[in-house]
Amino acid sequence: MSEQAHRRAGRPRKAVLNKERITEHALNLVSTDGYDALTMSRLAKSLGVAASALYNHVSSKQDLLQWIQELVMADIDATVFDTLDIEPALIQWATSYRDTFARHIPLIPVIAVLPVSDSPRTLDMYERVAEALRDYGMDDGVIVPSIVALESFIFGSAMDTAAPHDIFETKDHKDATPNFTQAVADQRATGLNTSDDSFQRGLEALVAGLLAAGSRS
Amino acid sequence: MSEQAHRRAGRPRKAVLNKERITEHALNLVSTDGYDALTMSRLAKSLGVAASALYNHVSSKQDLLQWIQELVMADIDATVFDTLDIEPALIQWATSYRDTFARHIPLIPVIAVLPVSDSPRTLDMYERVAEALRDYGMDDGVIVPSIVALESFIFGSAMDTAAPHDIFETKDHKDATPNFTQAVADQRATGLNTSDDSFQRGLEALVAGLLAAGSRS
DNA sequence: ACCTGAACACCGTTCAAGT
DNA sequence: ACCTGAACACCGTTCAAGT
Repeated sequence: MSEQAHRRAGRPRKAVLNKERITEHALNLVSTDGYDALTMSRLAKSLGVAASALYNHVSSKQDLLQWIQELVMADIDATVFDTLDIEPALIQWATSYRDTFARHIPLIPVIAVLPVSDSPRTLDMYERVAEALRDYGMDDGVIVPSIVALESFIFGSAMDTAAPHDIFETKDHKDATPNFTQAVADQRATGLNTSDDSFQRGLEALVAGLLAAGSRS
Repeated sequence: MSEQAHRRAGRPRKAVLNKERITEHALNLVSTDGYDALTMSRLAKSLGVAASALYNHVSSKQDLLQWIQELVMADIDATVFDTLDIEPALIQWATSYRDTFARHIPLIPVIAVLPVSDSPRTLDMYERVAEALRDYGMDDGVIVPSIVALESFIFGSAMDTAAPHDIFETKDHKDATPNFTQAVADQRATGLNTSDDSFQRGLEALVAGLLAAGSRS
């Protein structure tokens, strides 16, 4: 039976290689073994194919990461702008955004440079945020800078998530850094996770400040 | 003449390999050809030595990046806390911090995970910021989260610097994203650099908000 | 103590050859 | 049209052998 005949009969070939299946396997690899495990050859092996075969469908690893990014964007909840006031909506959206990329830190350098027109989901998200800010009454020229500022904080906070919990341990420099050493001890005494606490405090400050500074007088 | 005799005579060997010289050459390589050019073999060639020789002085490339990070930290101006009020001081310091790492983006993932005790200059910087916040009257347990929030915003903003200027071009999706497309046009009409404008607006909002929320009632 | 040269275990990517 | 296998041009790192 020829290849053509198979297709006419509606019978799928054993191992179809396409964007969907490649991305799915890549994401699976990442979620089980992390981004270090995402190599073209490991991905190929997971798909039961030679590494070179991947290049019939994806033009580069960078391209593959963009496919993954687009999939990951689906995890971000931008519907909150339809139901909540601007301030809690921004906070919920940003939190969802940060939590998502905390699980996909290596995608951050990708997304930071990717034109939005290459990512429909990102573009759609921006539209919702822009619409909400405009409806709120934010000055036109200030909407994009406000979104970019929020994103910068979100990406930086997602990266901070990777820091070891004892990163601020001053060890044998305590004498030279009394104020900071004390501040570290006081923060620890609150029992709060440093990354989460920092994100929450910073986000509230940033959102309140951007909304106050950007609204029409 | 033996090696010992040379040393006794105070005559240096032709190519001394040490931390200082390695870091200097690495930084030189980076500033002329960028971080992509910083490979162990290229660095070795620049030093007139075999790549394997480097491993007598540095234990890994990660280690080398930490050396570079420590040198780069010297560019950040933390003396402003001695002369300015807390708000302008924080803004000047953060701007200096962001501008420095905009030139050293690949160091950001390094610094984000590096324990402060491994970087004397970073620790010293934290001490100055912590002292200034404490003198201002910020609540003890909130000083570290405030610093971390600022740093997250700084790192994210430094990364945003690498974005292409037309990253927000909506192209053939303009109909589906009217609000965002308009916002992009309005921002462009201001004539301001998007990254710089976003950083400045965000920084002012963040600093004001953190100071307001963190001060003793 | 410190350097060389060869080798190792990988990368991402290309390409002629097959079906 | 799409896959294989070999090859290419790199990586960072190790290690026996030299001085």
